[in-house]
Amino acid sequence: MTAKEPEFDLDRFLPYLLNQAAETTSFGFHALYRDRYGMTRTQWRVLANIGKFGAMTARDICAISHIEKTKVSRAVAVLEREGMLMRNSSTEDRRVEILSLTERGQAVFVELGNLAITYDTSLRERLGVADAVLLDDLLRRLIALEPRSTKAD
Amino acid sequence: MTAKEPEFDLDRFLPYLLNQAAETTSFGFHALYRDRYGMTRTQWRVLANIGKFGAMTARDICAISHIEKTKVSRAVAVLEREGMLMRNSSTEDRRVEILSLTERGQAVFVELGNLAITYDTSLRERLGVADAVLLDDLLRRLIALEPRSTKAD
DNA sequence: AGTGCATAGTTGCAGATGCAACACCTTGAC
DNA sequence: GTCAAGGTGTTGCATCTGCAACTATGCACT
Repeated sequence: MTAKEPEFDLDRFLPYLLNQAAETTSFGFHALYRDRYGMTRTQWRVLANIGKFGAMTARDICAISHIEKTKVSRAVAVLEREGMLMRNSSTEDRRVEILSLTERGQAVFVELGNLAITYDTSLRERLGVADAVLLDDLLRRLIALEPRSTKAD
Repeated sequence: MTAKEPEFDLDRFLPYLLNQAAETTSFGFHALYRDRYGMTRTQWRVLANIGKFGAMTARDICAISHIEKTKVSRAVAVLEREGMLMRNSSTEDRRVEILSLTERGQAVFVELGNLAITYDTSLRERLGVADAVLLDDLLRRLIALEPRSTKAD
C-alpha cells in the first residue's frame, strides 16, 4: 500500500467515538427504564422533558430535545395509553395540545430521575469529576456547532 | 414543590449529552453515505472496519466495533448484494466466513474515508484542535469504562 | 369573508433494529 | 467414535424509526 493517501481510521473519527461513548454510557440506564416500565428511550426523554419543564406542547419538546415530531407524537400516544401523561387542548390555539404528567407519570419521573442521578454520579466519579465537567463543556459546544435539522434524531 | 429531593435535569445527564453530541456530529456525514450509496450507519461501519483491518470475520467485527451480530450479518448481506464485499469460507473453521472488500468496496471505502477525514478535520477545527484531542481521550476512557454487552448497539 | 401559506400533530409505509430461536460447526470428555 | 456444550452466523417476529403525505387549524393580506 502506497503512502499516497492518508488512510482512514474509524477509531479516530469523532462521530464514531461519540457514538460508542453514548452507547456505552446509555446501556445500563436504558435497561432500567426498559425493564421497569417497558419504555423506549424516546418515551423516557419525553417524560423527562415534561417532568422537568412542566406542561408543554409537543412542539416545545421537539424544539428543546431535537427529537423528531413523529417520534414525539408516538411516544406521547404510548405514555398516554400507559396513564403517565394527559393531553389538554389549548384554549388559545386549537392545533396544539398541552401535555402534562399524571400522578403516575410524576411518580415514574421522580423514580427514574433519582436513578438517573445516581447513575450519572457514578459515571462521573469513574471518569473523574473534574474531567466530567470538562467533558460537559466540550459536548455542549459540539452540540451547538451545527444548526442541525430538527427532523433527525 | 419541596426541596426534599434533587430534581432531575436531562440537560446535565451525561448519556443524554453524549447522544445529542453524537447525533449532531453524525448528521452531516450520515447524509453523505446515505445519499451516495444508500448505506446505513451499520453498513458504513462494517465497510470501514474491513477497509481498515483487511479480511476478517463477522465475529471480529462484532468484537472490535461492538455492533450486534445480527446487524453485522444483515449489513454484510447488503454489502455483498451491492458488490462491495466478498465472503470466503475459512479452510480452518467452516463456521466462519472471511469477509473482504471487492475492488468496488475498496474504492467506496477510500472515497468515504477521505470525505470522513475532511469532515472530522472540520469538526475538530471548529471545536478547537487541542480540545478535540482532550475530547478523544475522555471519550476513549468512557468507552473503556463499562464492559458493555456486545448485544447492544 | 376568502385565498394562500405556515404550523401542530397524525398516519402509512418501507426499512432498520433487538431479541429469541435456529442451523451448522467445533471442541473436549469419555 | 459419539455425545454434550459452546461458538458462528442467519432468520422470524414484533417493534421502532425516517420520511412524506395528510388533516386541521391559525395567520396575513386583500
